[in-house]
Amino acid sequence: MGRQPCCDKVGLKKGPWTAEEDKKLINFILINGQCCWRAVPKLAGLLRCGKSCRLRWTNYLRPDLKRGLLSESEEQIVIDLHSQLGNRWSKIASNLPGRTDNEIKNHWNTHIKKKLRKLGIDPLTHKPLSTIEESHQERQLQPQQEQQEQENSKEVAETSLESTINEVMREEEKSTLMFDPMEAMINSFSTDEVPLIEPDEILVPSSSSSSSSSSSSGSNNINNILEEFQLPDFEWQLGLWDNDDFTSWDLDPPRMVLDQDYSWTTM
DNA sequence: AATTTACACAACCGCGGTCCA
DNA sequence: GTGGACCGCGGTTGTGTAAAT
Repeated sequence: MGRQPCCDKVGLKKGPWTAEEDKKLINFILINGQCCWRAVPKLAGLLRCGKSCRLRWTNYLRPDLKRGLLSESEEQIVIDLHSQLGNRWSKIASNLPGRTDNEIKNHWNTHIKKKLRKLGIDPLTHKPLSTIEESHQERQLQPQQEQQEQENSKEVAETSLESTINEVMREEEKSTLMFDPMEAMINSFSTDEVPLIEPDEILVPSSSSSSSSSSSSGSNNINNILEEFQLPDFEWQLGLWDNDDFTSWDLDPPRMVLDQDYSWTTM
């Protein structure tokens, strides 16, 4: 005999999460921690499967997530790690604190792939695109100027791919890599990076969900949801979320240090 | 102003590895 | 040792929004 069945999929809600669902999930995890996802939806009063809850939490609600686009240096790290690891997004993400595998994967597919191609680099192999392909492209519709641009950028790319990661490492080293979780929390909830809404738009879900709460999950303002929980008074901590046992949360902010291999460790 | 197209990203699906009874 | 549930990962799809026509 194995374990109990995960979750019967009958009657489970799918699609974008509403603000009220987010609230329930945050509330539950705050109280109970993220022990076993199978039980979360039932106990939190959500008509979702545990898998969906886990995904929502890890990819969107987790307070240690950075928001906004990847920085240049983060992009370079992703490119370099991808050349070594391939599509192992979770491994790549583990080297970028505050970033999720899903986020990196999306960013790769929508931004970096194009960028590399534009630079004349094959995103799969990280090698310069074949001369055959190039000449084909050239014959197709490359005006002279664009050709020149491509060649110039290719040179830049070839050198940057090899050297930028080292530059980034040096830059990171320079900043001594002392990490203040409280500051990180503030930064990760920067209103610059989160769509602002007017006070009268703030969702205060009642027992019945409003029509606005059924809009895209992307439009849910996580700040407001967290605010509703008075989370600014709660000391969100990096590293906290890796701990399965939330009863053992240490409210003393840990000092985080970035290792040479870009992994965060507590002091 | 209305419609179409392109883009960005959240969420889902299915698979493989691990764990547990 | 075995079968089945759980978890995490990577690929893919769906949806909302912005830009173009």
